[in-house]
Amino acid sequence: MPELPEVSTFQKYFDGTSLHQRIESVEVQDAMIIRNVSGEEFIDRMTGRTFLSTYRRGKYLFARMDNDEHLLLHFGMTGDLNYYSEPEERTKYERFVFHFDNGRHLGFDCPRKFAKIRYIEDLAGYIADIKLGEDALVITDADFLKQTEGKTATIKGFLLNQSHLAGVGNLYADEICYQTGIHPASRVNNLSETQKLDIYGAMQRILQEAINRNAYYKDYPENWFWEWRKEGEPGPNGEGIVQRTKIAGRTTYYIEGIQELY
DNA sequence: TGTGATGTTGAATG
DNA sequence: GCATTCAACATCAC
Repeated sequence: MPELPEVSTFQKYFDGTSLHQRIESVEVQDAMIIRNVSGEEFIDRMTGRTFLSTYRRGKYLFARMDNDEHLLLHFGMTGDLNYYSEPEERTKYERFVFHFDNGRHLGFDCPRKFAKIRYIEDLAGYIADIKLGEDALVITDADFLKQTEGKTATIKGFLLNQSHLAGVGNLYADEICYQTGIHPASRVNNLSETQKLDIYGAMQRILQEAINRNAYYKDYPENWFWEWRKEGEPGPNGEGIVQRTKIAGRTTYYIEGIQELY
């Protein structure tokens, strides 16, 4: 699930459920996804804390605590949040859970364990360390253009690189290319400034529209990727043929005859 | 039952 | 040093 719009939805969920409650205890079922401290240390440091606010940058969600340190939640491919009251509401792949002093629980569910949880003492330092780019919805058109300078990668690879700009994942990258009529394997250095600005505009519009629908695909316009990514079939409005290939190491769909290669 | 999966990383290569 | 590519990561669902 989690690209920028999905993580934005997780943020709303977290804000709406888990702030301003003291963590009475922490249970770790599987410490593998906790990356920089042991399960025991995680329990130790989180117990007694209260979440005060959140900050999202790309697909990274940081929860600020009452000691001004942060918990990083990165959802990987299959991370999910589950706030509940009754034990039977636990999800099958809950990896750890915060038990709040109001009797509620916030579970972190992740079947495939690609999620990354970190205890962060220095937020700015961490973001600098991993060279996390500006959020895709926050970056200005001028900075977006600046990021493209000197790049020879495919446009899809560029959009997926989280240090150029943060938040675009595989599905939305395909959608951005589709809606701008540009072949995802086009080289960044072959695109005109107008085309780059087109991509920038489509990116922000698509991400924002997705957020407005809470990243719930069934509410997306019917010509969006969740409908059109079907290999060998005609594209939306019966135009072109949907192709499936691999670009920048990721499965990629595009529509032959609609998206031009530069 | 083998294959692929909405993400990131580090090693290898140019 | 920089940009890019790609296999590896752990596991489940189809």
